[in-house]
Amino acid sequence: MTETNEITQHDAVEQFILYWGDMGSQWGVNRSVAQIHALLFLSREPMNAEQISAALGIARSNVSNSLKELVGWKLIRRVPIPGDRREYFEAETDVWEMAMRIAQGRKEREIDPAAAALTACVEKAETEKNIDPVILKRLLDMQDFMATTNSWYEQMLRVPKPQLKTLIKMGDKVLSVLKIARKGT
Amino acid sequence: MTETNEITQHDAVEQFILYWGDMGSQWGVNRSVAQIHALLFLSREPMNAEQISAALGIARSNVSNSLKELVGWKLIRRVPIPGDRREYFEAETDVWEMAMRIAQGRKEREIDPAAAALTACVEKAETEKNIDPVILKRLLDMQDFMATTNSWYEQMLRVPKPQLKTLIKMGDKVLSVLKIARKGT
DNA sequence: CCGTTATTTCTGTAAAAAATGAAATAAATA
DNA sequence: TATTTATTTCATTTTTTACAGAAATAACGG
Repeated sequence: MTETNEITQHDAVEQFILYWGDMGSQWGVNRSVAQIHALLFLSREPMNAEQISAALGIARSNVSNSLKELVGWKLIRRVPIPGDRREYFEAETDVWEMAMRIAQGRKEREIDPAAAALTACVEKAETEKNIDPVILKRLLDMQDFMATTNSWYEQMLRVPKPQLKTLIKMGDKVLSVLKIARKGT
Repeated sequence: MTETNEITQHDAVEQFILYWGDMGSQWGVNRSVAQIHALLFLSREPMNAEQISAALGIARSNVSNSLKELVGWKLIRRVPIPGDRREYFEAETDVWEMAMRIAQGRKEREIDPAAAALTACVEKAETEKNIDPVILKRLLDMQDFMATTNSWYEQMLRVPKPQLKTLIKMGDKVLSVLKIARKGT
């Protein structure tokens, strides 16, 4: 009694899933994960693992692991369906929210560890007596850059979405409003 | 007569190269490429392929290909050394410039193709007669998001570095200056 | 508890990516 | 033009990652 979800009937949906899966590879996300995300992003109803497996033709176990990863990124969430003990999942469909979750995930997984590693290097460099000052400066510059952008990011995270959108939509106009000169003004 | 570059003597440098290489993997950049970049980033003198190969213990051919990739990203450039017919390379050492080059590269390789694919899907969806309006809306939302952020990015690229730094350093203070309310204000 | 159904973990295999060493090409000089 | 030296290309091996299918575990309903 596995209800079929007519979503995969649409050509456009199928194409989107294919493209998205492939894009994922370029991005460092594996195809299964990206495809499942694409499917759930477009599905109007939550889906269970069995349905996803059938819709995409990928192994049930693979679906299970991929779902776990997507949950880890907070791009999908479990939704309980009354009277059904299977687990259903739905995707975050607000694209801004989605982007922020991805940014957050990448920061945690990629940026933060890099920053930590860098700190360790700087510490080591500072204890080395005959360290070349040029080298030390470059490490410090990099560290400073990371600290600055990290702090910027933290602040942006705290900005409510509507204001953030306004800001983005203003683009480089903020410069003139702030009386910061920009090229060709 | 391959002059040794004493740079790899420093423990801190070696550690940085190792960390950076490993970070690269997480990032979707292969280890060789990341290590070479790290090495050149810290080296005060330009280096040739032979020296790099020796310093990192990786195959000469691998160095050649990796250098080509780094040049493609504009993270390093060839520098002619008078009286030496070998090719020498040096890295961009301004971290802001470096970040912008990486951003530009990722946009071209990851974002732009995604946007194109998305456009194709939207077009297909719009021609399908019985397309679910919810699905179409989600595709359009995504497309709109991409267009917005893309335009923002283009504008930011045109902002001269010093102003950009100012802007980043201001962080969420721009909101108050622009009279856009923010949480806790 | 026992049988049933859902989910996860584990193990092997297939596919993809990275890296090497050798061969080929190109560039320079003598 | 022949010879040396630098660089690139190519075929092969190694390493890593993705995936499937089976087995194990867990969750529930009778």
